[in-house]
Amino acid sequence: MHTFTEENYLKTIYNLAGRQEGEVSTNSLAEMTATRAASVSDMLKRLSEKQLIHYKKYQGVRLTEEGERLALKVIRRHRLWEVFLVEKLGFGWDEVHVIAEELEHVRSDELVERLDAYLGYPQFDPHGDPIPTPAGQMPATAYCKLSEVDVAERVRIMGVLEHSPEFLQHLDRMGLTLGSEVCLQEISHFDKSVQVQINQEKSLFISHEVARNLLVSR
Amino acid sequence: MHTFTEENYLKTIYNLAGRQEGEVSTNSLAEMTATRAASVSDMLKRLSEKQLIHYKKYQGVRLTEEGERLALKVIRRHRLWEVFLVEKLGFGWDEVHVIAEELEHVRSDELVERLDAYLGYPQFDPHGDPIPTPAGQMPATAYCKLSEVDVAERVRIMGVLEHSPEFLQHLDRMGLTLGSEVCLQEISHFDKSVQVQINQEKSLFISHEVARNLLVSR
DNA sequence: ATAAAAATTTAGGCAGGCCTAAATTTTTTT
DNA sequence: AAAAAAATTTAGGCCTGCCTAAATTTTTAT
Repeated sequence: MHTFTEENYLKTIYNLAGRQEGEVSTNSLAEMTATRAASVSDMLKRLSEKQLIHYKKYQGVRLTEEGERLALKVIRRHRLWEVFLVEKLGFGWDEVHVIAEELEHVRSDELVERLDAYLGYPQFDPHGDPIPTPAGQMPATAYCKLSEVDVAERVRIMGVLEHSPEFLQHLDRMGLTLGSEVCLQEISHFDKSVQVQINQEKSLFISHEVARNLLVSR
Repeated sequence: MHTFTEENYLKTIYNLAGRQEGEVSTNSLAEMTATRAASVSDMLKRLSEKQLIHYKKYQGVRLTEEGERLALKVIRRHRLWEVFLVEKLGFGWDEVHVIAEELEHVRSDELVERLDAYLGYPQFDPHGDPIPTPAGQMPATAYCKLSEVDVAERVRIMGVLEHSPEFLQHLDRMGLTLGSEVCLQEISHFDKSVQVQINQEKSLFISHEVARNLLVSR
């Protein structure tokens, strides 16, 4: 059996691999897991022995099929628990990540499948991230960043790239919620901030920093 | 912060202390935690340094106030999750113990209190065990064993002392559920088994072994 | 192409938790 | 009250995961 820590490394490798080309570096893992590069090296050696990653010294790391299967299992549990926390217990979407980080390591498959059914087989977690299937497939999504949208386009907010409470609370304060319809009115040549109209109503300025962390569908 | 293992020791010490007089022995802890006495000695030293137990070498062990507070917190979480698993996810009462052993270590106080509210502030878990209060008090119950009831007494099944799936499944097969009314008809002088009438209907023979693991109220 | 810088790995250590074997203390027998 | 048995603790080790410091490899800059 694999440990909590191993599960966390696999999940982190999966997430980092998703946002870049090629292999995942030791340093980026150290940063994400809040440890030192030397500790990461230790762990990579162990994960490699367990055939959960492909690892060549100094060359970065990539999940094996088995490693990816495990990573997706953990991510599935994480996202289902987040749905539970928001939908059933009334937590805010900015509060659930930390708690789900613990719940995701409860191993019972039976529990996960019953939870899924109880929640009505949700497709997305409260941040708009797709929930992997029981079979271990990550559903494809075709979102782009709000920062890549052209003037006059009408899009819908579908997710976020940044999950920190600070960012999510900022969105709350601005009245930006998943599902909002956004019509892009203008792009500032000064700071790349965008002016948008929300749900045919109020108009809003959104900083580039925020815009490139908002996922939208056309 | 304390570890999972420490939490498990505290919980186990609490449970063992409850079913006997005086201090809890190293050996009994080793048996309950499925480890060796030497490992228990190690851990007792550490728990003692952290002021969670009173410990004199060779003299057994007792929880400090702080230790008991923590133990009750873990037990509260365990029992609330068991209610969730049975009431919301439809698990059988014989299936939930193992899963709750993992869920009980998720530390968020906010989570526990919201779960409690979501479940409607239950007083007892699916096995009839009382759920400690948020303040850390164990509610008193006045149950006795079915094996201590006299002939012609009419009692109600309120809980179990043994929590193994095997025992609980045995009760299921016999049709004995919490809340059943039991009228004691006869006690065998041969093997101490008892003949009872359930809910004014069918008559049943219950072995002494089963009877002394059933808690009833008069 | 080399030197400097950055990234990564190795070496050596530490704490948590477990183990076996041996030593010690307590309890039970006789 | 001694001797035997049982319970407990200590000693010495192992594995996981982390650390710092030093060595090595790769990348970048000149």
